[in-house]
Amino acid sequence: MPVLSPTTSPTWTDDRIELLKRHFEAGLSCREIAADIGVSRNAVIGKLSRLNLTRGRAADDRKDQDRGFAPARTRRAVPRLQYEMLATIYGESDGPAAAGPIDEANRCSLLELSENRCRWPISTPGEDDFCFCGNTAPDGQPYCAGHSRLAYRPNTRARVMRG
DNA sequence: CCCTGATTCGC
DNA sequence: GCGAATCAGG
Repeated sequence: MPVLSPTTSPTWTDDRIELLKRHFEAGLSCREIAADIGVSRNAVIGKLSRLNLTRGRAADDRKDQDRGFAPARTRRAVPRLQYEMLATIYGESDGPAAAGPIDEANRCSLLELSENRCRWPISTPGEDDFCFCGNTAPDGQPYCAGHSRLAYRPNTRARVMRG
């Protein structure tokens, strides 16, 4: 007999499902599993639910949801989020160090602040030791270089995934 | 706000 | 059965 005739795309084949289960049991998040297998997160979750492999909930109550709506639910392709995310992670060309020379030696009180002094608050307003960073701040910036990086968060979520 | 998990429902 | 859309919680 011949081998087989995959006329259609081999969606969830055995090895895929095994990978799915393996990664799931390994504790990987659905997003990671999806990325590894090459499908969408929802596909993974959907399959897991179908296999009754939900990690937390027990497929129970959940209130009533949408019902009776159909604007245009056909192909919207949303693997973009993943790619953007991956691109962000892999394209992270950020200075590993030397980005925040934060000295506490220059701290000053509110009254001592001037235009070129970092206004980063130290401690809690009202407390005895409440003061400001006081470091030299670049012109136009309210904070020094180090605190500016903290204040303006390009990506606070710089999580490190093993890879 | 963003991310993750789970459910519902159209295809 | 599959997965996009959607909701719900953290």
